[in-house]
Amino acid sequence: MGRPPCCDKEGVKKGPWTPEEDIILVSFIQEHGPGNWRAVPTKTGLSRCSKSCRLRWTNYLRPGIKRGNFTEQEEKMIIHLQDLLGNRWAAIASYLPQRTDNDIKNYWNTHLKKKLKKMQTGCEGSFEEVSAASRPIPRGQWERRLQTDIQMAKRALSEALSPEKPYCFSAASNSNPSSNSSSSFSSTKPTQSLCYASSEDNIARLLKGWMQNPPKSSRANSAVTQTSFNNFAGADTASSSGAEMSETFESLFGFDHQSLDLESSNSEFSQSLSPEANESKPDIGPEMPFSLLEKWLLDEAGVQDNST
DNA sequence: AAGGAACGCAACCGCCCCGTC
DNA sequence: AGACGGGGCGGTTGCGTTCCT
Repeated sequence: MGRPPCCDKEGVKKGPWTPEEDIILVSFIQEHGPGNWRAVPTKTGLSRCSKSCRLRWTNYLRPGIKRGNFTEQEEKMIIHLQDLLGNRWAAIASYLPQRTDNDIKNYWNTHLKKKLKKMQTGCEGSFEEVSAASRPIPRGQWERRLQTDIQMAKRALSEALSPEKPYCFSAASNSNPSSNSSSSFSSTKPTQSLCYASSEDNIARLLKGWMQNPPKSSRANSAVTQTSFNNFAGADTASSSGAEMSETFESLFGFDHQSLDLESSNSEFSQSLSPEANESKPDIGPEMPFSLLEKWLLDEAGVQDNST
């Protein structure tokens, strides 16, 4: 069959991560940046497989992650996007930069699926998504958009990684429309992962939080650790572009940005909502409401269908 | 208060894609 | 051109927590 699993070696630890492991992983990534996951276990001494390290980072330790309490707006977006994209959680997550694909997937499976089912059977819901869920999907359209999106992201990435560029450039992405595409946002590429609080500060906070909450179980302490990380991540990044981001967010969706508890510097979000604004669509600006954006997409799908 | 059921979520597994040699 | 390895992704599982009886 295929290759043997990467984690079937003896001595590879599985199960919940301990705060100590989190600290080791984070401090390593602080120092070297994410990537080259294969080398992480050997260089850090962690008894974890590379995949586990990557997953832990992307789903849990990465700064800017918002956890729990999905807002109604987020719910709607997920439903919309799931309708349009199917179970492409990474792609969906790229439009909700504060959420991980795993989080969205879990939320879909545990909440939204039931909710929609209930609404469809009971016809009691007020969500227009119920009808949207039964709408034909202009999938080919999205496929092409995603392809373009990905290519743009790759181009931007290669530009950004060129030797003369500074190491940390996610802040620059705010003003650089060419680096905005975020189909691969949930990945651990340097575009979104290298700008966070200083190592000392992060680790200090992490340790502090941990010391204040001595381990009862590894799981419980992971939650403590997570909170610490989210705190520092938010504190360090929100100030830079949070206001700008939330304005865009608000204008895009009519959200009350406060309810979204913006934490990160993910201006890619607003940009990613109009992934091709700078490509082929002249009038799709960052101010465009989602309903209009969707309408445009659907309309254009219809146009293309007609033209083929 | 105790036991069981249901729920939620972190983490694992396995497949696939892509880059490199 | 094909083999190989690393990384990404979606599906699934296992376990801790919460709710219900």
